[in-house]
Amino acid sequence: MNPDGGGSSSSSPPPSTSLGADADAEAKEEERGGKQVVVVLVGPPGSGKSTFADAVVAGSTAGRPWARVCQDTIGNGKAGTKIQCLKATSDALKEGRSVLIDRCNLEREQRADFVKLGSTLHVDVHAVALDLPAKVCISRAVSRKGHEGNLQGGKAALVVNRMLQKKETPLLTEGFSRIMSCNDDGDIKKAVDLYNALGPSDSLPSGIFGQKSKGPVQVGIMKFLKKGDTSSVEKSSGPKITLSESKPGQQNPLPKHEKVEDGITCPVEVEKGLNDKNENEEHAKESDSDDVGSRTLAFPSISTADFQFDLDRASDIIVDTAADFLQKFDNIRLVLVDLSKKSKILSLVKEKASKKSIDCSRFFTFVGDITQLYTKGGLQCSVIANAANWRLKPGGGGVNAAIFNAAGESLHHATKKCADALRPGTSVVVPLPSISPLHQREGVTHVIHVLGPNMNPMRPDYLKNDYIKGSKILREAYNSLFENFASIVQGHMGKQNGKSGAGMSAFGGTSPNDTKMKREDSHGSERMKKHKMLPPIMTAKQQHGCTKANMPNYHDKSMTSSAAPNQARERDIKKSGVVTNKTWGSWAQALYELAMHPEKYKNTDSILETSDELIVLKDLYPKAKKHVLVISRTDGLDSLADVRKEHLPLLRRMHSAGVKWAQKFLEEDASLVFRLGYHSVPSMRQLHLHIISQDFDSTSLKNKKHWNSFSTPFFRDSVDVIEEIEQHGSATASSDEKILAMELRCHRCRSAHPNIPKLKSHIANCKSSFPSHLLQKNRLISSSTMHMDCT
DNA sequence: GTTCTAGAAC
DNA sequence: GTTCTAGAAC
Repeated sequence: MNPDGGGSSSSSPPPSTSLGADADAEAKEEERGGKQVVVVLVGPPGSGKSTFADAVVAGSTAGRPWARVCQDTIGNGKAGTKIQCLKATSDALKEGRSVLIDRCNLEREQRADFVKLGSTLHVDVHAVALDLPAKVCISRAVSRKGHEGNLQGGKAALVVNRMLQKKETPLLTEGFSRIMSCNDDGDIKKAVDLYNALGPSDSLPSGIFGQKSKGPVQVGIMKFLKKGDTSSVEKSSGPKITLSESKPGQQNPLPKHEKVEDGITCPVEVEKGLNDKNENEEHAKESDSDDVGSRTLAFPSISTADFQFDLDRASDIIVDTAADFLQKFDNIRLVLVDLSKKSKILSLVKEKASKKSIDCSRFFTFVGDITQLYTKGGLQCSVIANAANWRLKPGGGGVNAAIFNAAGESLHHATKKCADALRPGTSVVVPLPSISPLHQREGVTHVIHVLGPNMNPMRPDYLKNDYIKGSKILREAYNSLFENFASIVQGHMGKQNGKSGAGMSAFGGTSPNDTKMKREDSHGSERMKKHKMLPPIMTAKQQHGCTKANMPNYHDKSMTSSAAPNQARERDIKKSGVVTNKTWGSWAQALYELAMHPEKYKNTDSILETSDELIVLKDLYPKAKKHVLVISRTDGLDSLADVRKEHLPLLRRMHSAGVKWAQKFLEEDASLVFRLGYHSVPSMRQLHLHIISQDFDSTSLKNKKHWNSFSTPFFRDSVDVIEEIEQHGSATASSDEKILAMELRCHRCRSAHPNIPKLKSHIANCKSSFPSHLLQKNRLISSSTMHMDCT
């Protein structure tokens, strides 16, 4: 087969959306008796797209005709265009061939036209993302010779890095029926084999396969290189066909529930009405048959009703987050509940879940009262979610009032034990006491309060129709809810198996999220653990003995020796789970101790300045030539998560103190550039602002966490924190610790580097300008901005 | 937060 | 054999 065959079609019209074309395509499809497919390859130069496409075209053993449409070659020597590729794709499809789109397609917009074309011509559109480590792509792209697109040598590295920064992971919501992510050569071989073995009338299951991360930046390079990593991903990625299961010339054995109907591969069950009575009864029967109730979460839409979030967007987010979650965890069931049969959110979710072919035995909608699911609806579920208010108080109408009413006073008490307040985008697990009627009657063992975004001007935290922010918060809220639910289920399975952490079987054996589950579990059971994790109570002996320049020492247990940390500890316990849910180890108390008792440390030259409100301290382990901390002395203000509007004057003064010290350092060395900001989730207790020069020239900067805590969104610029609190009353501290495990990228040119030493040698010489967002709003302080007003 | 160290990567 | 990371302990 001509590898560039896709470019050879000539007379067919360019893609259009005329109805005539639709009918024609459908007729042709029927005539052919098969289902064509457009495979959109997604990957930077060097990721192996052409090799992939050639291997599929040349190795097809099952009789499916393929064409490769390659932008590098379609221009016959000149640079090819997307339009040319679209036309060639359209032509090849009309000739009855399936098509591989060999261009980078890293951004959603770049892919959209191909998806649209596929949909117009009624063919499945798949994405195959070649998510290889940046350094692999770079080294291939740099060293290759005679590349079709003439991208090789030194400029290739620059191009690959630049492209990867713009990468948007393909999503089902873009219109792909199937997305496959290949993280190494083994994955790629499997994918090639899969397409090679795809006969003319075969379809592949819909869904997402092998995807590890959704963010625009790949996770740590080293992680990609670990052996065995990909196999665990495969196991958890849902139904799939492997080469060993499919023989050339034979129909692929599709999973039982998969059936090709009207050109859409879809679980049959989803085709049924999900909201009718029969549907409810069917699920009710299922839940009687085993212990599925203990693995079921019933949740209301948390952003609509009183919160007035756009239903269409809300339903997209519910379906997306649920699909992601179900993909990660087997054997768990999610049920979206609403009182009304006419509920718009239920019908939207139902429709979108169906389109995404989500297994409807694991995610479905249910009409009924969330407080009477078992007694009135026959649906067993041990965990229900509450669309809570930020005060976590009963009342207010809607689901919140209904759940508090049905659960009785004990839920209120139990909630108060766990948390005082809830920030939008977060959730808190409350074990429901067995005396609660909701527990006794309905079998509900846990309530998860969750707070989504609010678009209702009459409610707190009104987002003024900022749907960018609102959608982000809503995703966080559902993710938090689902992950907390997973922790509960895992705890339950652990108990069933007679030992803690033994519940993995509930999730289908090994899972790419095993480590995540462990972490989530520890979070979920934090209340229980807290007591165990508390620093030891001090002895008289321990009350003395500060070391190291008379400074509070991170490793000295005496840091726990004053009464204050213990008081605060009680407060932590009271608030655990949400607003102040962090447990501070003994080593994390040093800044707190200093803030409360600076007089004890007055003989050290590490302290640059002390006032009633602030302390300015040289960081004991500076991560750059100049690195100081402005520490608040307010007791109870442990981190960004505790900051509220009333702290704004303090934050502004901390900022000013930081700017003042940056300016002093600039007088000594005008070449420095400073950034002022907070860590989203600090390791050390007591709110502190980092003032750090951007050379990062320090032997104390040793690992990925160090680097990423200053070079990713984990570092929140002081100006942004202040603005956010002015506008919304609190700061959104990204609690996503995955960000700290991301691959190492230069903070100036954003190039990727395989390890810390290599990164360091790069940043020592990188003269690129800083990313544009840092050049705005005085996020950087340098000799050129010195005389500007920085607040 | 750091230190220590096993074991993976090179 | 050396370098580097990541997780446990503190």
